[in-house]
Amino acid sequence: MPRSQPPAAERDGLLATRGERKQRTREALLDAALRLMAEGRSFTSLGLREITREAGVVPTSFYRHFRDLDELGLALVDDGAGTLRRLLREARARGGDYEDLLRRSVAIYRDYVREHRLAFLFVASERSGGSPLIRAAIRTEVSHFASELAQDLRRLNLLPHLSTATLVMVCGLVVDTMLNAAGLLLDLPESPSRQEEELLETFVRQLRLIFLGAAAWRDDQKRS
Amino acid sequence: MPRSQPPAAERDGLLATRGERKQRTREALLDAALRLMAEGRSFTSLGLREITREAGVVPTSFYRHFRDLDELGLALVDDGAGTLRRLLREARARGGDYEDLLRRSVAIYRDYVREHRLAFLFVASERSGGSPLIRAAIRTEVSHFASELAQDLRRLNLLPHLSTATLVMVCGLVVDTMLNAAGLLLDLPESPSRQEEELLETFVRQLRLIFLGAAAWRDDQKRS
DNA sequence: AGAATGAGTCAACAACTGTTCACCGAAAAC
DNA sequence: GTTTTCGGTGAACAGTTGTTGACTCATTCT
Repeated sequence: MPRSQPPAAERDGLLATRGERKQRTREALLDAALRLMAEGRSFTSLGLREITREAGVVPTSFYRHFRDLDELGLALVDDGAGTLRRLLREARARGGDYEDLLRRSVAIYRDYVREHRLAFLFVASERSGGSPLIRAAIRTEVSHFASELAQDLRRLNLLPHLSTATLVMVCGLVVDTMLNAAGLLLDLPESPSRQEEELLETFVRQLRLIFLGAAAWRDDQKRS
Repeated sequence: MPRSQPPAAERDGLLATRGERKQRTREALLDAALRLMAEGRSFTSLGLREITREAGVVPTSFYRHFRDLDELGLALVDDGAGTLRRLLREARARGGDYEDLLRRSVAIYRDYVREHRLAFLFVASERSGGSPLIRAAIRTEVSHFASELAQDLRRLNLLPHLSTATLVMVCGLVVDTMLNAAGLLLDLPESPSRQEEELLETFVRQLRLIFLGAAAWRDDQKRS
């Protein structure tokens, strides 16, 4: 018997160095987990065997890459955080007035969420559910993301009258609204639709409301 | 052998009519599911046997109350929705200016979330994770809640210059922010703490920002 | 009184779970 | 060219899972 089944790492393309192949099956495991979650399951409901099966690998192989499922989950958080960071980098620094900026940013965001469906699905749905460990890790990353967004707004000289603390608070609200919208978007069919338009319109209006509030904000206010 | 173990319905208090006892074990099952989720698990990760074990009932008893786990999940959504409705009823119609109203409402909300820990835990964490069926049901209820809140604001004559559609949009944002805050609150130890104070302060500021934006909103605006 | 109902029980089922251990064989290190 | 490393394998383990069907026996209905 020459070979019962080729390992996942060899499936596409020719062989490579050992480390590369290891990383490829590692990614196969991460991807398998995300794919399973895309069928309407939460991370804590995934089983080790299930994941390895989906990845096309024998169960025991799992331990060559992760101590347990939590470790795999944290790796997913890292990947998701990277995806968020790239979003910020791609959407950065475009001209136009507030309204145009907003609409275009939302359009960019919509495309980005579609393109990285699985990553957003993971972040948006494990952000407040399931494993406390993973939840905490996600919240740390999301709050970093909010801070970076705040720095960006500073650099663009938007809302210059706000203190840093307030700006971060505003960005926290913006990011929550973004992730919430991502969760709603992901429940729609992939193709554009009437519902999606409405959803995005509400999203734009909510962001506009937030920035309107931020513009009216006075850091020393205690009265209406 | 007289009796191996008394059923959960008899555990506390004396016996009652049959229907009452049935409902009591039904609630034992619902409660058991919530308690298990409180240990850092998502709903989709719960097993039927696990739930019945926690409820102090034999596995087969489950089928006397629910066809499957989804049905139990939907029952949990109903309960959670009821809890939300009661919140609105309790927090209704108090005087004072905007700022006081806001701070007091947040304090009421904090107490309410603490008092109904498990219900909020379920709603806040399954709102965007796990089973699509349950997620959809929760979103329907949450959006109803937002509409009721909008009606309340109308009745109190707050933000009278906004169209109904806009008011609902604003309330949607408020409710999302509330549930998000609930999720964060529930991750803290039950007793008051420094962190909790900060979290609530941010929560107040975010709501203030939203209402500030709502006050500045003009329904026909297209320019900044 | 007697019959019907139905919530809860018990035993059994095939299927699946996470983890262990020894083993293979190609790539890497010497 | 020999040895070491190590990612992937296969068999086996004790436990758990969802679901079935036949069985109690107190409450309810007649």
